[in-house]
Amino acid sequence: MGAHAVRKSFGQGELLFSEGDPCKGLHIIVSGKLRIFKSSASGREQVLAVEGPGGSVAELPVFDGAPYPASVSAVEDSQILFISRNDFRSFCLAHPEVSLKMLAVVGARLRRLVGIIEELSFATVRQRLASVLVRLAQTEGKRMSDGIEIQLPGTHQELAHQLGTVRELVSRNLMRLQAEGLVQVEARNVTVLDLPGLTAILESSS
Amino acid sequence: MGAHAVRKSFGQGELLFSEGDPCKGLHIIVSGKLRIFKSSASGREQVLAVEGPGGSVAELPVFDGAPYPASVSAVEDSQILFISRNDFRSFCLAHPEVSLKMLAVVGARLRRLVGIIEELSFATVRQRLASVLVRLAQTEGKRMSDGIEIQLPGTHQELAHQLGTVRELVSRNLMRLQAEGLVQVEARNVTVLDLPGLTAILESSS
DNA sequence: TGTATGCTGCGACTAAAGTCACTTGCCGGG
DNA sequence: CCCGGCAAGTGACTTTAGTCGCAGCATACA
Repeated sequence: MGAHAVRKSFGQGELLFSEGDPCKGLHIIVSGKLRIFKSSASGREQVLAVEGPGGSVAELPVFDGAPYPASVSAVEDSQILFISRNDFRSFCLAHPEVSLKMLAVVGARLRRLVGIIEELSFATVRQRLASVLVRLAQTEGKRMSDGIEIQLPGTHQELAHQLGTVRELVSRNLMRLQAEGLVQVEARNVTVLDLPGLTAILESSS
Repeated sequence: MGAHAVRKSFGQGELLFSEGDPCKGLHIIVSGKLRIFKSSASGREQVLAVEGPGGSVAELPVFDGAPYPASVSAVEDSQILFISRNDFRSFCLAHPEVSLKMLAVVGARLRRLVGIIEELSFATVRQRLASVLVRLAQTEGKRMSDGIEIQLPGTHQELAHQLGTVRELVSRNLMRLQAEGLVQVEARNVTVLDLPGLTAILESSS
């Protein structure tokens, strides 16, 4: 299968393609990190997903032929394997189990999107922020004597894009969580002091 | 294939399954209308999609085996064709082109979800409301002497669920559009008087 | 025909989100 | 060593969203 794949390189911040572009093929991440996002007329952004090595991007327009529904840019320098639309389609027809696999991949993405919708429509910025902190603490947090240490995945601005809000609110809400003694903020390093307390925020209805 | 399908009936408002239930199989709509939605702890709802005859529901948990990501209820009395998970999977393996078809279906759903995310995170309630009115006018609107006549797809409450907001805001914003001379509201019948004006709302940044 | 029930229209209020303008601090390059 | 630019903190403000309580009106039904 490697015969039809093309290797491509993208520098940090570079755009692979924009929302609305016609779909050329499937992108598979060899190394680096990609960011799928929507941007609005007024300059705001909403991140839909961040994919790491092994992940793929633009699976779906490959099948329905419609243009890309969102833009993709490289968070870090990245190596990409590119497979043209037709090659991949015939590959799927020849190997039915691959189609099922793709359905699972697309399904996983769909679940994440449903999760985003749920958060956007039911949760406050404060809750969404607490939510990512809890998630980070559970996945890549290092247990320390005074709490769980995590690193923010980027600038406040970038975090705001992921939460679907603006920089100031991220800043303020982080400060507020610190004032409440739930976390300790030092630049991009955050120590979660009270995980149960943070988790409680997710369920508070008011 | 009819051999493995079971016919089921659901009355108006009846729940087919709830978010989190284990997935049993695929549902295909013969007649009626289904509503896929998320509900929050505080009683709010967000509609993800409304499917009519020919549409299907719960395609994706069939493939990844995970529980349903959302709940589904019948908007009207509905006839459903139910196919068990294993039957459908083997059917897909036997007919590879069916898998591709399913990918297209799931892809379309994914696009719609991305659209919902975009609206939730970039648009105000006023804009989202204008958006559905424009969409209705363009698809099922009847051209009258004084404008385009459309019918709201349900109560204000239901419309609010689709927009991801509350009843009062739908009511108020409809009134406001009327006061501005853009539409004429009579119960559930709405006459769009100024389609360009309505469309302009979608793009206003403030 | 009275009565329950569901949909809608307000008004007044609170809270959350977002905007603007500015300051501070840090880091890297000339 | 200074400067420019980016990231972050912050106060004051506006706008939008959401809440509460209740009243008006249909319709449906006993």
